[in-house]
Amino acid sequence: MKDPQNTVVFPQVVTQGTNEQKKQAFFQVLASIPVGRVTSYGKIAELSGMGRGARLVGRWLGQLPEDTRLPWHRVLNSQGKLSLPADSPSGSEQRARLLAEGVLVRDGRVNLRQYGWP
DNA sequence: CTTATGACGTGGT
DNA sequence: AACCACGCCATAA
Repeated sequence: MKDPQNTVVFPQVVTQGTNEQKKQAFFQVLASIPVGRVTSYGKIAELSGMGRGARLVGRWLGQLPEDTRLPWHRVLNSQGKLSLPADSPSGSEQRARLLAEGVLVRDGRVNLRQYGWP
């Protein structure tokens, strides 16, 4: 996959297939997280046919270009905590973006009961 | 082919 | 709740 910049035509969610297809599915799922909602690495992995590949989701998110339009900031860990260091540039960016779209972030975490997706 | 590496998850202390 | 030890799995070396 070469274009994570929202120009890709997202296919249907796959539950099995080549790694390329899984990666495409990953982009599709990521792109479909609604504004003001959040999900976890594990959930994305599951929905993308990667089973327990939560760490892969994190790895791929980290490889997104800096100017990507995909909502990487809506991905948290299974506890609802932000995984990026709070003091890092990306960490504060994530927090700022979430707050900007109405997601309450308190002590580096979010209430999944309230903002979790799906 | 074998190891190491993660924006992780889970179960046990 | 916080920590830890393992398990996971595509990728890179």
